Amino acid sequence: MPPAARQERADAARNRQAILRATEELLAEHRPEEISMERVAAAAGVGKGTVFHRFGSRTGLMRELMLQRVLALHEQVTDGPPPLGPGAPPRDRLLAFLDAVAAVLGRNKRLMAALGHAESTERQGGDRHGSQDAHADRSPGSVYSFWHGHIAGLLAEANPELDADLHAYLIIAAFHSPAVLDLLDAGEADRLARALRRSAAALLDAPGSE
Amino acid sequence: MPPAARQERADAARNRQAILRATEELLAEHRPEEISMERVAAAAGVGKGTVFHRFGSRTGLMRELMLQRVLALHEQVTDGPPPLGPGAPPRDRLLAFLDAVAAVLGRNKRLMAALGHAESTERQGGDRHGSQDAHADRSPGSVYSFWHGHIAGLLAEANPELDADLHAYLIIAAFHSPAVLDLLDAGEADRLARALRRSAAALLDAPGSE
DNA sequence: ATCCGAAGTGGACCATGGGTCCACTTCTGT
DNA sequence: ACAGAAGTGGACCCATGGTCCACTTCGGAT
Repeated sequence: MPPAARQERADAARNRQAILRATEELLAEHRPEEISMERVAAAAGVGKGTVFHRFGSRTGLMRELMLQRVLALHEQVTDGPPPLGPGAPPRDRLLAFLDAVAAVLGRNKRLMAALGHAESTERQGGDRHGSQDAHADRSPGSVYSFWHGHIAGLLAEANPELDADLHAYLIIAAFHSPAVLDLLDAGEADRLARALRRSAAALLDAPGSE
Repeated sequence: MPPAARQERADAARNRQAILRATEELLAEHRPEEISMERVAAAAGVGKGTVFHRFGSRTGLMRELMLQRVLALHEQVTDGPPPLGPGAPPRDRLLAFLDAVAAVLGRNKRLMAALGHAESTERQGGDRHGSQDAHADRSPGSVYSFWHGHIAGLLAEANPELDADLHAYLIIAAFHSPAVLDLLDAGEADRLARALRRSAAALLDAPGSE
């Protein structure tokens, strides 16, 4: 079940889990900016050094957690059945994907906010870490790069005359927005899903030029 | 020319200007996170204490600067001629407004990023400041609350059956997005304007339900 | 002109929190 | 059982936002 047992000592894996779990718990009842790395370490019952050793940075930790939460969705998208998976027409896939993302977001608003917070306050120091993280195939781009690629691809396929790349960014921008995240926090995930679907549908159904 | 002379001593006003100007200059050639308050103070030739005395916090400083940059637009919207000002049909006003905002953004990407950065890293300490700022009628909401109100209003007017509030947030979300801000930094303001117009137009022209 | 209280000032100082270091401990393959 | 690799923890470093307050400067009243 753990990412990769081949190269991580048993105790290390245990600690990694403890840290991840502790972070989740903290995230469940505190706002991101109240969660210092020191607190995470304490909650996990390990030293601060261990946390950094495992995850490199605050961003790394949040990223890893996010990756976990999102993996299932990615699999559904690439290998699953339509309309999420391949096979359905792009318009349907896009709408389904937006629904799915909204749902994931609804379950992880706090994490999302925490990731945003972490990335925005990241020190620009050297990338000392070898980025030999478990399943981090695309280290630089965050989790969203997958989403962006998927959305942009579908948009382009469904309506080649669109600036798919930018429109994809526009859609993803919603997930960074404090206002939207607050909304999610109030349990309005389905409302967001509706609006997202509607925007996308409108975009695809609209007439050719302006 | 300065906001309010009635209650601010001449030397204070001079310093305020110096600080604002220094911030602009720094913003012109450095990324937001490289600009510490201490640096701002030094560049303005004043003490750190003065900066905080005048603006309360990093966020306050950026906010004030932003407010300045955006004031003209707000006046055009409330008092100016159509299509930006009142009088034109909402659809036209909205499209014009999005164009205008994109233009303003294009000229102030760095500031925008800096504001975002400041807000996201804000300490949640007590609001010691009396918020007796010059033209800060809506202290809590940031600069965007005006935009949100305007956009939501126009959306609702043009298509009452829409979730105008949320869609307005969705549009504004674009302005927080790092990806979009980067794009602006590459001088693609008009590209953004086009995409924004297109999204909004699609939304308004779309069929009733879905 | 002078005076005096209010307003303003600057920089030492504080607290916080991310990240680094490294002597020490614990695994694990042989 | 051992050796060396892997892992650990918490003292430490340092950048930065923000506070404090003794001191200076204004500017209206006399």
